Amino acid sequence: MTNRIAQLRKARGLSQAELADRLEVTRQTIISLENGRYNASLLLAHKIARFFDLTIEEVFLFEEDTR
Amino acid sequence: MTNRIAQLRKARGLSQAELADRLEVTRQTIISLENGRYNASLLLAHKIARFFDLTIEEVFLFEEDTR
DNA sequence: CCGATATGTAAAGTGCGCTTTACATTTGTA
DNA sequence: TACAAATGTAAAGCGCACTTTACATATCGG
Repeated sequence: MTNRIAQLRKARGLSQAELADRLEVTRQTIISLENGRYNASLLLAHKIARFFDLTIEEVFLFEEDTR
Repeated sequence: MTNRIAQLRKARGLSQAELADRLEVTRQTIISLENGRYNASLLLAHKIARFFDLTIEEVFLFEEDTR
């Protein structure tokens, strides 16, 4: 699983700290998600998707077995 | 957060045990999700949505502040 | 060069998602 | 009514999602 959080955040001209504030999570959470340390919870994934006006599937990329 | 897992499962004529097998989780996990004991992880939510050929947002209902 | 802003790492603590095992209750049907 | 299948409850254990605090490194404008 990868995600487009860093890309979407930069496109909005936001720092990690600003995004963290807007999402009501810590900066550590944003860093960890952007750097792939762990996956978001379903609720946080939803909150992030709504913030960027996208669906969860548009922000979080679930690479499928393409076989 | 609520979800339509029980409804979708019954529409497919599956028991909880059968669905659990197909999703490669335990029956307890299905029971807990259907009865709202806790939320699915993002990965499991994705797996469930794919199983039913729906998006995460179609299976898991995030009631928004509609104000 | 210097200070501010942004990004990163480290590490410990808490609660939840999921498992495992075991047993109880409900429901359908012969 | 009796048995089987389906659903539910209980409880302990593990790892991950997220927090908190502190410090390190990089980048950049004045």
